[in-house]
Amino acid sequence: MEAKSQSHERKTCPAETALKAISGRWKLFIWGELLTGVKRFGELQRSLNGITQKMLTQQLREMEEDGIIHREVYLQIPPKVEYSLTPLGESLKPIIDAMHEFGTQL
Amino acid sequence: MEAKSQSHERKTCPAETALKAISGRWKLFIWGELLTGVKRFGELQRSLNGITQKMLTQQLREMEEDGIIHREVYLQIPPKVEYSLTPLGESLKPIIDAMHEFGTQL
DNA sequence: CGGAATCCTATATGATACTG
DNA sequence: CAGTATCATATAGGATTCCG
Repeated sequence: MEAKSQSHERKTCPAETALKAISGRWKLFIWGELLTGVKRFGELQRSLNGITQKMLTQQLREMEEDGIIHREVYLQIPPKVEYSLTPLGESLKPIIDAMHEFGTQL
Repeated sequence: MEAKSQSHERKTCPAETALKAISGRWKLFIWGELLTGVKRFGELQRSLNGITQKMLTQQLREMEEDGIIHREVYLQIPPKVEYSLTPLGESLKPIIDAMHEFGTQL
């Protein structure tokens, strides 16, 4: 169920790849939350009003695959999982700041 | 059929607005084509390999609504319509350039 | 606590035919 | 030439239930 993203072929532009990495109903908000520091799964869910566990898990996994966030699992009962931005994820700041500024003009 | 985008309410972040403005299967490519100058509808369709007339029209209209591109209609037979980037649309360049650079790291 | 699995709806995208 | 209109499919998003 992976490793074959583009099925009907088209030249993939790096800008498009980047765009997809931050596209998604909750990614910008997850990124924003993690920008303020390491967060546990439950904390994120409480902060992101309305998100379901499924969507949170899904968006987090995609961001992890893209190398934007890091997932740290603590093997204990009850489970504890912490999420944080990777250096690459933090490097999105100027881009998202610029988008934020651009967005205010729309 | 408009003027009520977000139906089930959520604070709209400017960055999210900006993101939506450039999200879409063909928008980045349309933007890239127009970056090189004014283009007619047919020229765009030939450049964007595989795009249908419907999708080209749709994406162009959305970009026009967002103020990213300008549509100039020449009332003549046969019809002639030219598309170009607005100053706002050109102001996306640093953002898309940055996304392009970011994307090469993914 | 942090998921996975299943089912369902909404939106985006696409193929095709027609038109002023 | 530059569109519209209609229909079909693909993908994203969400509700709910179950689990180690």
